[in-house]
Amino acid sequence: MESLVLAMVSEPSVSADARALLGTVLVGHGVSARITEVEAYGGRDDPASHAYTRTPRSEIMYGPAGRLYVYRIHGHFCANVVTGPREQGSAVLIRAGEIVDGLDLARLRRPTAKADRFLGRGPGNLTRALGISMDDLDSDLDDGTPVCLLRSRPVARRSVSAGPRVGVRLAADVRWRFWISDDPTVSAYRRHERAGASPAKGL
DNA sequence: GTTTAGATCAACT
DNA sequence: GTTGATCTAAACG
Repeated sequence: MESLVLAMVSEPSVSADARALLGTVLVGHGVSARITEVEAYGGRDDPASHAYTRTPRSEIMYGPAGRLYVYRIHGHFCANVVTGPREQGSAVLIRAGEIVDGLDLARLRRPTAKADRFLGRGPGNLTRALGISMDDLDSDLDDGTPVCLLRSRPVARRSVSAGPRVGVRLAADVRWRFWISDDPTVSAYRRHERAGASPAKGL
């Protein structure tokens, strides 16, 4: 029966995948950023995820890992890395990064940033610095030319902090935001205005 | 029914 | 002044 399968589906490998992304380098249109802050989204079981309702748009997150999911918010874009396992719809939002290459280009794209550490601070800012837009949706991050992900040594677990996700209304208490401790490029925590006492069941 | 564009406003710099 | 897994409404199919 299908319901039986659904009940057995694995859980939070997303959080492990999210941690693993810390320290890796995301390249976008001539600018490289070392990822310093991420958020895990559990997909079909996570009310805060866009994949919570499976539609043609969220279908990409149910596909193979290593693809880019981009969505638009407040006139900005946010970049997500699709993670496994398949049929889970999980993805990791890239919230912040330290620009390690293409600094001049990044500064050009983000003229309002007062200092370099603000260039990729915040999901919308990071995508702007990397020139990522809806055109990059569904990019293959393993061999993709415009946008791709470089392998790197994982960050030591003791230098990673965890906390509630930023700005989400539903499941606001799930601590699936991970960042490199004391890194100046990590964005500030802001709880959603209407983030009520969500049950956060089973997550 | 789903997806996109535009906008609000509290928390941040 | 800047930012954003929000919100609503218009534009799809």
